[in-house]
This record gives sequence, C-alpha cells and structure tokens, in this order.
Amino acid sequence: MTASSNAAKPTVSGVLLDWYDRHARDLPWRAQPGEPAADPYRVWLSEIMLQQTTVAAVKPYFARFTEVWPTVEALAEASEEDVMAAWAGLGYYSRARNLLMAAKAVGDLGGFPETEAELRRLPGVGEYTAAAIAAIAFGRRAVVVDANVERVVSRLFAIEEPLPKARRAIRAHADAITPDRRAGDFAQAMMDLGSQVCTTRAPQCLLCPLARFCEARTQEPERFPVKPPRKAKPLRKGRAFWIEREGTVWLVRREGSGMLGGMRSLPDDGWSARSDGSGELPLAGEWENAGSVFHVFTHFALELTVLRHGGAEHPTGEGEWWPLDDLGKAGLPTLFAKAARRARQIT
DNA sequence: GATCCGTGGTG
DNA sequence: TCACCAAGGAT
Repeated sequence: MTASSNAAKPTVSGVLLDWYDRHARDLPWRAQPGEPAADPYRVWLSEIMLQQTTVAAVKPYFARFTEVWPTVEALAEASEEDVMAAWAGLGYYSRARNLLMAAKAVGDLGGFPETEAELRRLPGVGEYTAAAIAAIAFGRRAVVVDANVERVVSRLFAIEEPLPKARRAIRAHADAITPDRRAGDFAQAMMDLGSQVCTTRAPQCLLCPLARFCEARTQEPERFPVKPPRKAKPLRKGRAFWIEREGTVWLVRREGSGMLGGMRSLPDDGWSARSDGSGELPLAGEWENAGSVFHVFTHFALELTVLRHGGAEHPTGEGEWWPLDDLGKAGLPTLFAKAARRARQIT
C-alpha cells in the first residue's frame, strides 16, 4: 500500500469546500473573520433580497436596510410605507410586503426558527430560502437548490432532461453530494462556483475545481441545464398623469398585491390591470403630452405616455401632494421614476 | 404545472 | 444590440 492509496478518495464536497476556503467571496451578510456564525437576521434579509436579484444590485439595499433597521425587532416596528420606499427600485415588491410580515412573525416567536419546516411558514420564505437559512445561519444539513446549483449539478451529471421536469433529478443529485457537515458552506460554495466559474455563458472550466467530476466537461457545458423556449413578450400601452401644483405633485399608492402593489406612484389609466389602459382622464381640463417612456417587465413591455395637466383643478380621491424637491424620497418604482423625469424634462 | 411578479447587467 | 438572465415565491 502506498501512502496515496490510504488517502480518502476525493469527493465533490471535499474538493469544493477546500476551494471555498481559499476563494470564498467576502459578502456583508456572511460571517466575518472572528465571528463564529452568521447573524440569522442578516442571512434571512440577504436571502430575500437575493431572490432573482444580483449580488451587485442587493449590496446598497442591504447596507441601507441594516443601517436603518439593525435587528429583526427594529424592522418589525417599521411602517409598511417606510419599508416599501426603502425597497423601491429593487423590484418584486411582494418581497417587501412579506418581509415586514415575516419580521413581525419572528418577533412574535421570540426569534428565528431553526428548522426548514418552521422557516418555510414565514411569508416570502419558500423551499430554497428555508433550506439556505437553516444551513447557513444554523448549521443544519439542508439541500439547497437555487439556479446556480441547478446549473452546476445539471452539468456535473450531464442531465439531458429539460427544466422544469429535471428538478426532481437535480435535487436528488444535489442531496447525494451535500455533506453532513458544513452544509451551509457547501451551499455557498456551490453558489460562488455557479456565479463566478460555472457561469451560464462562457464557463471557466479551466479554473473549475470540480472539472474532474464533471460529465459535461467533455461536451458543451453551455447546453446545460436544458431549457424550453420562452414566449415572446406582448407590448402594452398606457398613460400616467403628472399633476403639478405649487412645487408639489399628486402621488397615489397602488392597491393590493398585484403589479407594483403597495408602491407609491403617479396616477395612471389602469394599464396594469387590463391589456391596455382605459384611455380615461382623471381630471377635466387641458392635458399636454410630455412624451413616452419604455419599460420592460417580466412578462410584458410597456409604452407609457406621460400627460401633464395644465389647469388648476385638484383631483379627488386618495392621494398626497408630494414636494418636488423631495421626489427622490417618495420611493417610486423605476417605471414611475422614469415617467417623472420625462414629465420634468430631465433627459 | 403555469402564470404572475422588476430591474439592471451582459456577451 | 437585445435576448437572456439573477441566491424564487405565491397562487
């Protein structure tokens, strides 16, 4: 027997954890050197923000939220208006509504639950996020499968079955390679690998620590995961209304849980609830066409024409006169921030 | 399972 | 450039 044959056979998790110990990204929600474990509040907050959102986009929002609300108890005491305004621009606004509800629930529980099943009951926490928090914040063994893990695993095992049907097989393979110890580090290592090395386009196989295990390595890694073709986006048209009086503008809050629900916005003609806007005007008098803005959502594109009111009448119904000098603090979603810029002729 | 839900970066 | 996509969840 040689010395090398006594060594344990290299495993995916062993090799990947060694790589992670050398190459882990320094991210503000991870445990810092000297800290024994990551703060569950920061892990949870980051995981919600990172849903379908890039690390670069999340960083300034994470910094702002943890500065204003350093603990989950502080966040639980915040007003929905303040939370929604702080979330403005990050997208998927149901996350912000659920965030506040979950913070209150955690406060009622006296702290974060530690098991996947209990975490899963918090609004906005699904299968992935529950597994991630249990593993990263509480050291539990959990099978963490996000889009990065789907990509890495589908390449490791050259899974030809297209998504979403392949999810069952992907999860089984992910389970098989997840270690009993350091499951949280393993999950973060898979995500670091997926975002930096095993990328969607132009994967860096020459830098990949798992190349020796990878079945797609000798094929075309970019083929995996196999995905069905996606549908074309329809174009909708709508109008937004700019009503300015004495240095203020009339803003409303959007209803319910639908498109941009709960967010402050310009009044509009209902384009989000119909295929196109109604064409009705909210106020009698003269309207001036200030031009259009174009915005792409997840499942449709919108051409929004901005109409500026020229008269002196005041609108009726719910709303508020917002100082133009503080418009940046109104928390307008990007679409309406664009529309406001157009109305004010600032490029 | 299919659809809805934002935004900004990128090759 | 522009189609594609990113640490998904709710219904």
